[in-house]
Amino acid sequence: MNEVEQKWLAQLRKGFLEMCVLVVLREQGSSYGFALIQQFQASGMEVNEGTLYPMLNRMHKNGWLESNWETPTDSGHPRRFYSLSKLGSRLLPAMIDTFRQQQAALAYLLEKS
Amino acid sequence: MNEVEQKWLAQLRKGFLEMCVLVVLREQGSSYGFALIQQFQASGMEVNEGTLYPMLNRMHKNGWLESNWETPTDSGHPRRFYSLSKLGSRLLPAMIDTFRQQQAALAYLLEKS
DNA sequence: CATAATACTATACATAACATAGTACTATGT
DNA sequence: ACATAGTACTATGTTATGTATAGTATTATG
Repeated sequence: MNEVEQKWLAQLRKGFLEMCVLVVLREQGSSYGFALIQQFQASGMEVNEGTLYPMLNRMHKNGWLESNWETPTDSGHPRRFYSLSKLGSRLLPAMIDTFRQQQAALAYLLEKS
Repeated sequence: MNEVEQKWLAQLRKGFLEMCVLVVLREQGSSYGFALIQQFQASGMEVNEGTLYPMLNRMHKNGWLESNWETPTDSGHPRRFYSLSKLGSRLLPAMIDTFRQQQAALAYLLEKS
């Protein structure tokens, strides 16, 4: 992937990554930054720290997520766990719906234009 | 659609709309701003002037599009027609491929996370 | 003759992905 | 005992795109 495509991908991911975070948190109940990065990697997306951590902070600040610190019982670095707030739970279905509409519009343009 | 969802949609569209412009221009050979706005509306997307015209200028400036002015023979306002440049033609398949990968990643997260 | 529709230009703003640097603890190998 | 890699988070600045808004100019309609 060359530089132009890379920059375009950065734009395409806007909004999309936030939706992905909400999806994973809804399925799992709660999770934390480092684990999310690894799960995204497993899904075929490379999301690095500089992208995810600021994103989680924003989403929390916007009231989409709740958070609390947890220290592993077997010692280890404290982790900041996030879960969906009421607002986040309401937003996610609307987002998925909007995303599907976008896909449908592209499909229409590909066959009918 | 409330304000929060509206702002999120504005983010989700980043990159996506550029791909849509390239798709339509590839299918049709060439087109101009006003016609594109109407075609997007037909596909279910509302894209207004303030979004599309600056976008076409940027894409032209980036070398993704070629453009030339045409005055309708039966009189009427001159139109600026755009078509794919070589770079645009090379980019589009890569973009569509990337978009499909994104869809696949979301599908994975929805079922496996 | 006024209004709406067609068609484009130009400027300024808000926001998210990304890069980068920094902090701090744990586990592993030698 | 010590260096290295891995885990886990914070903070700041840059860049690019969608959007809003205002302005210009022509044609068609009632």
